[in-house]
Amino acid sequence: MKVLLVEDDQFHASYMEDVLVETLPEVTQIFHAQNGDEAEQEARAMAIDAVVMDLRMSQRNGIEAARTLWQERPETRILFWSNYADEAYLRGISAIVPEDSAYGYLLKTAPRDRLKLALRAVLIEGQIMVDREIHRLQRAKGQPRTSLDDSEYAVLLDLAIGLQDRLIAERRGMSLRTVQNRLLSLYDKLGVDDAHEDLPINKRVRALNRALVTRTLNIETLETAQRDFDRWQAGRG
Amino acid sequence: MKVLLVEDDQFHASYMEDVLVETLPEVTQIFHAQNGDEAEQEARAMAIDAVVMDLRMSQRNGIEAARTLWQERPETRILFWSNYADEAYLRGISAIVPEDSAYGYLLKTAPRDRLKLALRAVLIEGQIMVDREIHRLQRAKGQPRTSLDDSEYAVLLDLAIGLQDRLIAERRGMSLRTVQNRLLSLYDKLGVDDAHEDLPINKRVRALNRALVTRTLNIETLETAQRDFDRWQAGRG
DNA sequence: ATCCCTCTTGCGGGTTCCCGCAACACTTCT
DNA sequence: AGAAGTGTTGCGGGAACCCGCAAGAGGGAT
Repeated sequence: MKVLLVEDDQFHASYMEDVLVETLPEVTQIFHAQNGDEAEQEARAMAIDAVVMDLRMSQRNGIEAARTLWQERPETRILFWSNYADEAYLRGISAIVPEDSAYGYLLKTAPRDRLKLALRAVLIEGQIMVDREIHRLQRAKGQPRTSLDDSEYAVLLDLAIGLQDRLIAERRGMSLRTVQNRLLSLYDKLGVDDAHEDLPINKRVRALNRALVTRTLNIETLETAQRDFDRWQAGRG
Repeated sequence: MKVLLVEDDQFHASYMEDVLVETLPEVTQIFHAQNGDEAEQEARAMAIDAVVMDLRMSQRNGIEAARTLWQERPETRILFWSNYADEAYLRGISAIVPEDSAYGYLLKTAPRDRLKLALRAVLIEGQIMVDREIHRLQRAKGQPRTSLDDSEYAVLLDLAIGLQDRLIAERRGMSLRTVQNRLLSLYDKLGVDDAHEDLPINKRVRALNRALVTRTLNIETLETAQRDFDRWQAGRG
């Protein structure tokens, strides 16, 4: 079995390689990539079907690389391995994982045993596995009261790249007032509170701020949202 | 000589310890801390005067910890050691470094030799040293045309936490119109462009977005800006 | 079918934002 | 001193935003 290890931190990479050879005798070859672009090329060239992927990388991040990989070969098994428990990453992943694909999400701080377990479960057995720790950490961040539904999240992304209500309405096929209703519930769920000692605030900016601080969005999310918008924008005269 | 190593990634910590003992025979003891809070306690308890500090940590980030350390003992020598070349970090550091203090900023990707050099230059010789690589990487990010001056940056922080023009004016002691002038130049420098195919945008949100994407701000900056504001807010009726 | 609940949409108006214009400072150069 | 440049401030108005209110439009449950 061939495994592709996508990781730009050399220490983490060599640790993972260690654990891989120790844990999975099935593995015959380990390929390396430093970023998303290299990962795609390697995977294509070597017909890889098992990947361990860091999420935060310089060029092209793990989620975008994974999307391409899965588009080409949906049966690819991917274990995401990250320092961060951002909801943004989880949401990004679940937005691109195909029907019936095996994947996992593990924190880099996970003990060696749990890493071994996850490697076997995801890469060999084709299971789905998400580190419990992730949800625990998210709770500690003081995250939104209730989680956002898909349409709220979509509007949040549009808000975050600076679109005006009218344009959001057009893009998402809602009326202007409906967009504003979504914004209202966003403000509510993100804890955008006009109160705070009768201090008036700019709700729009505050919403983005809160989304970032609660790790509902992160900077990479903003970048990919922008690219998605540009693509949509390009295909419509 | 006692050195405090503040780093929450065990691989990086042990690598750094390695290099420390190999490079600096002057070092007699190495203490460890996992986050900013521990760092402060250790430094106080052990009368530390040389620190190697990661910037991105869970509890309290490196910059805030450094501020406290330097307040208590301005002669402390600190080498910041980070994965990221965010302008936000650089600006945060130069905002808190005391007159005549020795510090350095090095990327974790720096080769071992450069790390050795920086360790000796900063911790032993008391020099100031900033990795050239940092500026190179920043340029690659498509950063703002010209860099922001201090008053523009202050207004940007206020905007980023969601304050309205009026409140910014009050806090910074400017007139409303002056705040708006600052915003205008911010929009310009951050590349907030109304154009883009005659698509109207929300400039305020867009400014925050651009500041984040160009790494002028990062999420931790938002968090500390909020704390600063709360403190200001507490001390005034 | 009727009632109830949720979601959507239009309307209206109060507020904030964005910014051109013009009047002053204040500095600097000649 | 005079001129020319730069930064600050007030005024005014058009556009965008926020949101209460109320009229539908579906979707279950009884």
